[in-house]
Amino acid sequence: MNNETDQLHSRGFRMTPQRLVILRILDKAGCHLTPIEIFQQVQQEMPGMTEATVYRTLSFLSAQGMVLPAHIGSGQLVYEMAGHAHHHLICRNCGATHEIDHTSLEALYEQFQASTGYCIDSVHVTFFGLCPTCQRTVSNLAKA
Amino acid sequence: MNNETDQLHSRGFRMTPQRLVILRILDKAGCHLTPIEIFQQVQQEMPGMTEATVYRTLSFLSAQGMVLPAHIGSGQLVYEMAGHAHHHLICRNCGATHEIDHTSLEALYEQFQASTGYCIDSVHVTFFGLCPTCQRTVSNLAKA
DNA sequence: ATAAATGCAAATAGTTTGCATGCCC
DNA sequence: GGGCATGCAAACTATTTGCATTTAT
Repeated sequence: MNNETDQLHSRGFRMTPQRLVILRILDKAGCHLTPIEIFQQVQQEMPGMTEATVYRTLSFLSAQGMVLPAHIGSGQLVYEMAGHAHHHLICRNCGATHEIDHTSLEALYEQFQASTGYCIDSVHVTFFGLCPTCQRTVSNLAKA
Repeated sequence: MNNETDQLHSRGFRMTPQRLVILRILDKAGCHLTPIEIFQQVQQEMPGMTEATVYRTLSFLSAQGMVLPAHIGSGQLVYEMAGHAHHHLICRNCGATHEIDHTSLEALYEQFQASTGYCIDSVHVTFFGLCPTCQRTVSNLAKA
């Protein structure tokens, strides 16, 4: 059952309390978090851990395919648990996020692959827009 | 013909040599550039200009709709001339970029809008993959 | 035991800001 | 001439790195 631990061992790496804490935080959150947000939560469960370790651990876990990095347009990279392929639709006014299942993009991927010769392996695509609530709120800004 | 200048004047802003230089660089490049890349090219044409001005100008021109910011997954924002809506397909091995016309995404946008209620206004979406060349180069890495 | 991982601190990179000066209109 | 814009320098944020120490196996 301790799947992540075994995976690491079989590749010659170690499981550490720090890695476990970060994995657990991401798993509990169920959504994407920035390194800073993760660091803040880490401080409650393991006050000694440093920011450097958070960055190193995230990049390590991401190289191992256990967490996925995503660019959501905030300028910062965010991370979330690997496992279910999905994309994000983000309200650029209030920041609300909406998950988009990967299947809706598969047809498009095939079309692009056929026309460009690329082999597309995007694990994450981000779309921006206005959520239903903000469409009303900012409708007065849409005059210009 | 001096369209950008007139647009700025009509909104109460000024055209300056710095803004012109940056617009010209982006126009000549015909592709997306990072603020740093722009700063480097700026130094040849106008050695006195500072990085702060480059950042301020890019964010100003972007607010005016004259250039478009895009997140291409490098962690840095890149900018390109506004005018023709397109997206990017980027090789995550060699960094080669391929433009994708906006029309291929329109059907998808409508589908998302219908199912989520969002009003999607993404000006830029980035897909990642391997270009035809790199598919051969890194095929030995794809064992894991 | 030994190689990997962490903590600490400093360095780096990218970006933003305050304020005085300069320059477009 | 009035106010927008720039230059300069410093501050700030996010991230990375070197090295000694600790720790998982």
